[in-house]
Amino acid sequence: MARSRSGVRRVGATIGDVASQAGVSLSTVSRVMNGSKTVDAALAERVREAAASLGYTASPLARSLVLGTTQTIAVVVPDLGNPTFQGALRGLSDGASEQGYHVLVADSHEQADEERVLALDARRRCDGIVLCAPRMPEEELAALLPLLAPAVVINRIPEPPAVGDGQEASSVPSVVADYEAGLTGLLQHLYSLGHRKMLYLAGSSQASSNQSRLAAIREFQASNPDAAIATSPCGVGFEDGHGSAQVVVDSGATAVLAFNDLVAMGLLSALGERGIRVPQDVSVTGFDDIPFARYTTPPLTTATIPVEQLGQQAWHRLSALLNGETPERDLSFGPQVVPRGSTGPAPER
Amino acid sequence: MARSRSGVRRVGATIGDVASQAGVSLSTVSRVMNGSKTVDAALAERVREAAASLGYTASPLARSLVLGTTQTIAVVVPDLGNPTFQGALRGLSDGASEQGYHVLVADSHEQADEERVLALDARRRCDGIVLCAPRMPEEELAALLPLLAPAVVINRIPEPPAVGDGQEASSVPSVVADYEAGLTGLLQHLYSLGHRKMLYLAGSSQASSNQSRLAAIREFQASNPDAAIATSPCGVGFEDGHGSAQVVVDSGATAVLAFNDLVAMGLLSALGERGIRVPQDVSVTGFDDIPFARYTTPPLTTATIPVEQLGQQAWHRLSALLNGETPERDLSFGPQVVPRGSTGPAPER
DNA sequence: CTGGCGTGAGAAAACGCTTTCCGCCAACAT
DNA sequence: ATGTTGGCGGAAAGCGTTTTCTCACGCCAG
Repeated sequence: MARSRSGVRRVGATIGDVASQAGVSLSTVSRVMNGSKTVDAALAERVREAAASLGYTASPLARSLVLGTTQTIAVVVPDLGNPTFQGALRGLSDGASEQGYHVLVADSHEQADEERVLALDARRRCDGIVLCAPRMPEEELAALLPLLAPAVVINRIPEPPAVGDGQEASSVPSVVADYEAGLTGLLQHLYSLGHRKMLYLAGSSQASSNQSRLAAIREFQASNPDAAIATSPCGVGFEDGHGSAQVVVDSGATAVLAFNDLVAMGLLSALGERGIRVPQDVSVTGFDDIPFARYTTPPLTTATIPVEQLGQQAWHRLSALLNGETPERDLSFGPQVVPRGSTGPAPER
Repeated sequence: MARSRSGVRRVGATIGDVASQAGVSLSTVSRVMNGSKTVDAALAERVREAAASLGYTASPLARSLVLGTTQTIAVVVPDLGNPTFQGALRGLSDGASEQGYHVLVADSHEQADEERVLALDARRRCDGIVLCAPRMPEEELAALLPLLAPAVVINRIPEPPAVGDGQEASSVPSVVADYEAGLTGLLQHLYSLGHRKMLYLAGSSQASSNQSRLAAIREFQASNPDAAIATSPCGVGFEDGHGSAQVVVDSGATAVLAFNDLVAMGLLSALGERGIRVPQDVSVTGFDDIPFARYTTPPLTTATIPVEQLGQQAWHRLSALLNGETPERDLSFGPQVVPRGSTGPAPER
């Protein structure tokens, strides 16, 4: 009638149980379980039997404590609901689990201030971390990263630490998509279709990837003075795009560059409701090439971000770090423009 | 010039460091950090200062070992790329993190045989687990669950353990979507639109939720003898749906029930390419109501599964279990049919 | 026959923490 | 002044492992 002590606490066999059942010392059991060759074959067999009969497995917790490695990494993302981060998470998870690592996931809900504590907290429970914090201020990130090492940053390039500040210049590797190049590609695509008056629906202004897009626009306008590219604050989700239909109409632009595919899809839907034809009346581009982009009507012209590879590469970097190797720094994916049905020639005026 | 021992091993201040810096014993530091009131205010302040100056935080690992709780739960999903599981993961993560729990995620890649070892492995590193294993054979699941407790199952109802088998009948709670009711709703919707010849594009045949849909079809046909519902094996992704266009055409059905929204979207796209009009020529329904469903063209008629709530409810159950309370068992969400543009009256014949 | 040596296994320390147990000392009642 | 509380802090026993250290044993060479 003995009940387990707390209800929560599952006991499970301990190494001591195995030892006494097999009539050997703890050390011997440990040696057997870890495949040490310095143990007599007969004894080893007896130990293995005892372990099997008790269903024994070494407690990862205890092992972690003594070994100093948890075989776990953490990943912090701004929004688990966003396909971009889902893809990255997936790539990361695949890579990690292939090498026997586990993945702890934390969602900051786009709350830049939560990111810091979340990352710190998660990091303490594992061996390394992949951080995706697009909104965090530059200085805060710079201050945070040393505390997180080994770490890898996704989709932004952290300020390299000041030289000669005591920290050996072991700055944190990053894997990023080149948003600037991607948007430039889209701009060129639209320009070559004859569009001169365009509208950019911006994401959150602090986000690093938004800055990159703005830079691309400035640059493009400098070299193509006949193009007029307006910017309107929008957001990063369906609703934001859906809600921007009026702005788009009012702008008189013939082409719209949405911050990402989600925004573009929302916009597409709203335009359809108003009877505005895409691409005959207005062209629309997205960004990211999420799996759904090719299934919109019309299919969405967008710039490809290989999110899963982003995650995979992040894992490679982190894995190298964990093994004491030095990873290549700063991989940058150059997005490809994928022309689909949502863009077409600028309408005659 | 002293380098840290292994490169991987970040040391960080220990409780001993704080103790000696503050000139007190380990016990006192521990008491202060855990907010015990039995310590002198002045002393406590000194300890806190020391801790702060050293940037000390108690090692979660060591705490877990002694406390017997990791403040972490695991979740096993068949495919991180599937919006359904992403939603569930999100709901789960939100609930868990709200109560200070961390989430370990494992992706079984639709490999039913991996699920077992994945779950077991993940479970050992935390306090509980949420299992989403639609394909795992009934008996395997039944045998596995006792080893995983406390556990919650998503989207299938585990066979209750045999009565009087020694285990007190503490079977595992589950939260499921009622796929049978959902499909019945869709069938009724189509039937009321005049469709009599329909086609069901099936998912993987072992999956529990596929069985439920088939049951709904059998039942519906029994009570509506004038309806003919054919079944064709298909799959669970875009491509599967896309590849089924020919089958759909050949079937002569006026309405297609896709296994889920992904399949429906793929089909929609393929039908569009062939110039087949939806819903004029053929009606299409999905299942799940993923966020994208309302942005297809035409918007997809589907049955709503509140995936995020699924995850949240799973957390509630698990949370109760972790606190030694008894959770309500077996919550079942009754999906709602959401009529959108992809379904319409059956064409005149 | 004995000293040295390799081999295999047990004892014990360490990992970083929590918590019980004890003892110390001041304050209070007798 | 002495016996009794009661509050507060230190010592130590774990939590379940791994790993070094040490030792017993048997073997071979001297």
